[in-house]
Amino acid sequence: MATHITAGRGTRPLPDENPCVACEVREFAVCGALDPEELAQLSALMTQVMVEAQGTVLCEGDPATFLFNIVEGTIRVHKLLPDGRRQITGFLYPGDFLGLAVHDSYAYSAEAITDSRLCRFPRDDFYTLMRQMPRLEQRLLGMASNELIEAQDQILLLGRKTAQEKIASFFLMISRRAARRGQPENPIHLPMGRTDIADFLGLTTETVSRTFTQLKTSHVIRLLENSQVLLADQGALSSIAQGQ
Amino acid sequence: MATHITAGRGTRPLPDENPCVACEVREFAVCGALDPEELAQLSALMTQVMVEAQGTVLCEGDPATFLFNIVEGTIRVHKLLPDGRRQITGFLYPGDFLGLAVHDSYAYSAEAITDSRLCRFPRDDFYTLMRQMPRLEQRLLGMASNELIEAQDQILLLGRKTAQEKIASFFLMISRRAARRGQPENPIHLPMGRTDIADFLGLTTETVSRTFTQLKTSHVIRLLENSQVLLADQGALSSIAQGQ
DNA sequence: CCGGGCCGTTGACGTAGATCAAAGCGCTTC
DNA sequence: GAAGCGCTTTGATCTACGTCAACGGCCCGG
Repeated sequence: MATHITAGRGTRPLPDENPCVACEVREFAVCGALDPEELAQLSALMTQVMVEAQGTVLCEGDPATFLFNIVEGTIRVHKLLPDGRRQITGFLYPGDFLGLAVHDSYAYSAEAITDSRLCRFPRDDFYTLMRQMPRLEQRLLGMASNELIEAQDQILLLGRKTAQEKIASFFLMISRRAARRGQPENPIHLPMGRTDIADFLGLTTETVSRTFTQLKTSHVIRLLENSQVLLADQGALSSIAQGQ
Repeated sequence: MATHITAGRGTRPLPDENPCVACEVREFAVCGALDPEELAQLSALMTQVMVEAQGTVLCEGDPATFLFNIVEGTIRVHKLLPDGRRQITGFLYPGDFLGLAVHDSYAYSAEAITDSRLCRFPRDDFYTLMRQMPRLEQRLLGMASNELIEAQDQILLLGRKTAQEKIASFFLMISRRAARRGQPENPIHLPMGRTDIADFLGLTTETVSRTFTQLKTSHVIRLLENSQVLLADQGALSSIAQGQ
């Protein structure tokens, strides 16, 4: 039940230069709001952490001692019911923020799907710094508002969409998010397995698989090698996602 | 598609005294974080608005010109699919905040379930003021984080729980929220109809009704007059909510 | 006191998606 | 290159919940 982090590796003592200055995902992340001086203060708190594929980043119920920023890799966040049913509440990509907690323990678990690199901040120190940096706080509020909107979309999807509509919406979401990070939006890449997709969409692996083949057969998508998916007919995909 | 607000009524020119000082829900709301002077500044922006039962507070797609605070009544927030399928994303009670938007238009609609009174703030002015009041911003971030946690619970519920588990979780949530507002937590009050509950839990009216009678028959709840529900066996309710 | 909506409840039946089961298809390992 | 393992796909069947339909209680106006 403890957090298992491959800490240490990737950690370095910040030489003469602040590593955050050259960070490729900074503009998408919380840190994007800061000036060089503020960035230096923040990076002083930061430890880089590597988590290998299928490794645990944090566990539901553990004391919320750290906040994270994803730099490289894909993370899945989930909640479990006592009997083992799992709901994935989100997939996180570089630039995304992880670790918001209201009480002092995490309300969800997070695991790496691919080998990942994260920036880790002690929660207390981060909040203390935030009080002194209104822009940081504003940025975080903006990101939280965004997540709230996305959560509501997911609630609509889970409560009212059919399997086809869920899968189509999922493809479009992945595509949109890739575009936001400045990556190709059309052949999308799905680093997660069918079971992860199922647990994200409130379906089973079998239904996900069957729906993939339906969309494949109707030439809306094409499955390429390396878990890439070509969205062959984005118009059709959009209409399906919205329920025709 | 426009917002229909029974504005004007209830609006008054703030006499010698600041009405917020005596506000009963202030401690639960964003305003609870402020000192008297800040409160005065905030209340200068504020207009009180009445919305009668079934009236619209705001519409999905409308420009997000206002933020709201619920003072009295119950509000439902929902999203629609083009063919009319509805998902209620939340019920709001006194003290709750409404109107967070990332882009410049609302991503959801909001309607009054009972006659309601709200504090309304012009969005731009509110954000300007927020920049000058770190405590206000902190409070809002705290509330947004809270909502995010609740949204994830709802995602788990919608994606992985059975009808019984959904209904049991719903009762407990309503009870918990009543307690937070300092109201009796046990005979709970359900101002919303069966259809609202169904659209909140991703079910149909019929299934909601049937599940109510199942729980009634197994003596876990009792339906009282005035849409009150007695949680007769909270232990049983909790186990059901978690999947035994 | 009577008639007509509007909810909520109950019943009969249908179906989308779950479950159970097995086969295909890369991987890695030796 | 054979064996083995994990993941995906496909098929057959089952079921929780949706759909369709009818009924009953309650309120409200005449």
